[in-house]
Amino acid sequence: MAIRQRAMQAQDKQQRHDAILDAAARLLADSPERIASVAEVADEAGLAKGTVYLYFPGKEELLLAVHERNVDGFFDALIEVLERKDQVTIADVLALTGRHIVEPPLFLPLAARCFGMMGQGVPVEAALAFKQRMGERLQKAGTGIERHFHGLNAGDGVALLRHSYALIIGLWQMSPAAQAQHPAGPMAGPGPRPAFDYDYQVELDRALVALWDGTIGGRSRSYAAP
Amino acid sequence: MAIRQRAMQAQDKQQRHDAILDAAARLLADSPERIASVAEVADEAGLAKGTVYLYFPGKEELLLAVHERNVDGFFDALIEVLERKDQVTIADVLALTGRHIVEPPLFLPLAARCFGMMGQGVPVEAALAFKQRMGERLQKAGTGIERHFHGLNAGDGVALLRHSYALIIGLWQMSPAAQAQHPAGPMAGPGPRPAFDYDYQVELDRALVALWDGTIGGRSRSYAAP
Amino acid sequence: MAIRQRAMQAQDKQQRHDAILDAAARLLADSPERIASVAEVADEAGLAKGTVYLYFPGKEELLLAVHERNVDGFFDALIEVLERKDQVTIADVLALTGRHIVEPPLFLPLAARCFGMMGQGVPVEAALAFKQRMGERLQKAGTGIERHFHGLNAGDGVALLRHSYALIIGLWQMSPAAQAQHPAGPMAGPGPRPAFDYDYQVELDRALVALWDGTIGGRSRSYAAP
Amino acid sequence: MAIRQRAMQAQDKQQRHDAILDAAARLLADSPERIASVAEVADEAGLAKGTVYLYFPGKEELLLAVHERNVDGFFDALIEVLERKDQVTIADVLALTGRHIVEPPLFLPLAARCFGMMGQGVPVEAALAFKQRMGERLQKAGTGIERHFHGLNAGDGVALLRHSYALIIGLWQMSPAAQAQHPAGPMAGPGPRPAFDYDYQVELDRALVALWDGTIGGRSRSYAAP
DNA sequence: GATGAATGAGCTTTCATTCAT
DNA sequence: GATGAATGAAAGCTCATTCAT
Repeated sequence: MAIRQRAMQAQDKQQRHDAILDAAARLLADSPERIASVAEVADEAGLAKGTVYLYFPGKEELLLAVHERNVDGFFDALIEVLERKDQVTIADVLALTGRHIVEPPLFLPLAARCFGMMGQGVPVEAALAFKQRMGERLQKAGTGIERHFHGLNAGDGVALLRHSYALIIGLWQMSPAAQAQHPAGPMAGPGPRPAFDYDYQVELDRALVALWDGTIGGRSRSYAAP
Repeated sequence: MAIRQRAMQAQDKQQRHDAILDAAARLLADSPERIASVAEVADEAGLAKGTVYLYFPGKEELLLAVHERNVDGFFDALIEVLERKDQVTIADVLALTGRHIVEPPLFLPLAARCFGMMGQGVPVEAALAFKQRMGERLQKAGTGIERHFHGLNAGDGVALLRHSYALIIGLWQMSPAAQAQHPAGPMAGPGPRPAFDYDYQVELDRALVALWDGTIGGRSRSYAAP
Repeated sequence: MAIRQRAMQAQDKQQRHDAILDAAARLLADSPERIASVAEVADEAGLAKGTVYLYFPGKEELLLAVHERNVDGFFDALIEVLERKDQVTIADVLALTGRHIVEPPLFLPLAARCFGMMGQGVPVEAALAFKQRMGERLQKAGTGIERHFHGLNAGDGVALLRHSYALIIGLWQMSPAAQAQHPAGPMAGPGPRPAFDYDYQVELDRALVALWDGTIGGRSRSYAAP
Repeated sequence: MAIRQRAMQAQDKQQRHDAILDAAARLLADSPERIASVAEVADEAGLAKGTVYLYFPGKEELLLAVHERNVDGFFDALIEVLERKDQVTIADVLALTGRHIVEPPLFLPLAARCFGMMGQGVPVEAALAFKQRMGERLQKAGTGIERHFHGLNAGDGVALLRHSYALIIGLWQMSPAAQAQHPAGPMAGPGPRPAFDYDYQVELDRALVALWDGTIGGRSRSYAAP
């Protein structure tokens, strides 16, 4: 209905593949409370429903692909920093987390949804393949972490990243930000709800610092200086 | 096929309410990979579908109620220990976590689902009410934590519990245990997937210790001895 | 949207069950060239789509049920005649065939479709169950045939009926009547097509007489006289 | 991945046309329970999807063409025998039937499907053209039959062949062989289903003999000897 | 002539919820 | 209070066919 050209070259195909991912991402970001239908995604991309299925085996795989792209962005940046800088500190990691995970409106809602899907809808194969690929990135970044933060044994870097990621996701799910917005705004309602009404970013930083501190500092105290 | 009577006393009502929760819990525990339909729950409880709606406003609220009962169990135990014992240690908390959260087959899958639902299906009102009630319990337990682990400022106990809970849920969602089981078993497939293939309980203990260590120990070192 | 009452009694349910069958039959008879969607059937019955699924496990089973009702009508009549009359002749059988199979506009198109479905869409269980039930009727009628037409060995009656049925269906499928009607009428087109352009009823009678003649007459010659 | 060249000579075209038919035939024979998609046929032929449409107006016509080739093979053989031999007997016809129709795994499933299609999918024009061509062959073979089996009036030969064909197809559709195979095998299930569980080849021979006997023998008794 | 990317109509089925009985 | 028949929106996916390249 709308598309300009046929994607005949491999490069065009990649472009279209990405265009579909973009469309899905846009829709997800625009209304995080619902999950767009394939028809909507196709429409947003200016394509027909069937075309989406030329580029992705199914809907779940499409969502997973959007998520994977997000995660890749974070890991690429993290690995890049770990390789480029002489000294990487917790502050650096927090900064990366903020820029790539917390700030983009899409990352966290989608991550939560993807974890939810893993348990039900996603074809096992797709889930395993995803974890496989993520695992490799995690491995690489984890090794880099171990180089920068002394006192970690082999495998501790990966574990620390894993724990951090779990904390990021878990904390977000509990946060008010994860809530579908009330028409009257998120703060509507009678009284204060102190125990759950926190600022996600602030809280996350506290928790991550504690986790890293407990993992690294408790053993070597060496992360702040050589 | 069990009840089929009218519940006219308040006490009968409570009983039936609980019977529905029990039925839902049983179904959820029996097949954690899928989410039972209302018809199934009613059937399992020996009631008609419509009856469920006399006791719960909707399906999501029913699930949330099951979850809340689970969470209550944990908090009741935690608060009880905090009040009864002179010295509560991390080990005590880990033990409670294992007994009430990790071991029951129902808790974690349901918790994950509930968090997922919060973002989409649950009426905002129900979600807020749930968080309100949880917040109160959290508050109470958090204050108890602050009494036992010195060096915590006001609010730190609640935050620590919150972070712990986030870690528990997040780590579980990433774990192989959360995965729908492959016919050939979860370990089937060509190569090792070390970065994601971990034992949940072991990993969780490590992460929690690090988190508590980083929160408490880094400040006062006092949690292990008076 | 349209229905009067709820079917609460078993008897009401049977009625509604039949009403759906009727609706499907009507649709099938009205336009034999296409196969109505479940939505259309429901609409024709004045019910919602979902309601159809309360009475039939699926679409194929619904069609099969319509067909079975048709076949039942024929067999019931045949068995009744075989039991009531002293002398049953081929002419009687042909008359029954005409009245129950050839004349109703629905029978043959549906039968053809059902045989087609057996090879692809129908759940094997449903197909077997159908054949089981038909087999019993066939058995009973076949035994009756053997009583009336001497010289048949045990099993020959069933076989003869089977062959007859095959002839009825096969001949119909080849006949012009099975053709979707051309806008300009079935006879449109340039020249005569003598080899396929025959009158189904006449042709069928000839073929059945030959078949029965060859089966019975060749052995006993006794069917024509006491 | 076989051809991929341009076919510019009439001869090349015929070759490619046949290659497509071959591919379709192979696919149909390999899995008679399902009907291959155009994409699969093209793939099997080593061509692109669009190319199939250069040689056939549509999918139905393609299937019909495969079927027609099959039928042609039978009629060619029959006509050849009728012209070559001095004496053709029923046994000869049965032998031809077995060799060309019953034994090839493709013939009967496809024939059944084509008859099914006639009633729904095939463009009327294609169906009529097919019948026209078949009619000519039938005419020729029918006349030959009349020469060999005395006592047949003009037109009886064609009718007999038509009836035979109807019997062949109809009986096959009812037979267990037409059934999609149950995982546990076609004979799985509790009890016997005697009325439908027969051997197709044996049954067909009986029925054909009876039909021919009733058509020919009943009039002249002359088919076995001059 | 050949290709294969794009199309989009079409269909079954599920299930939370309602409400007549 | 309890029942369960009825509802109907919602959505993913296939595949024959077209047509730009």
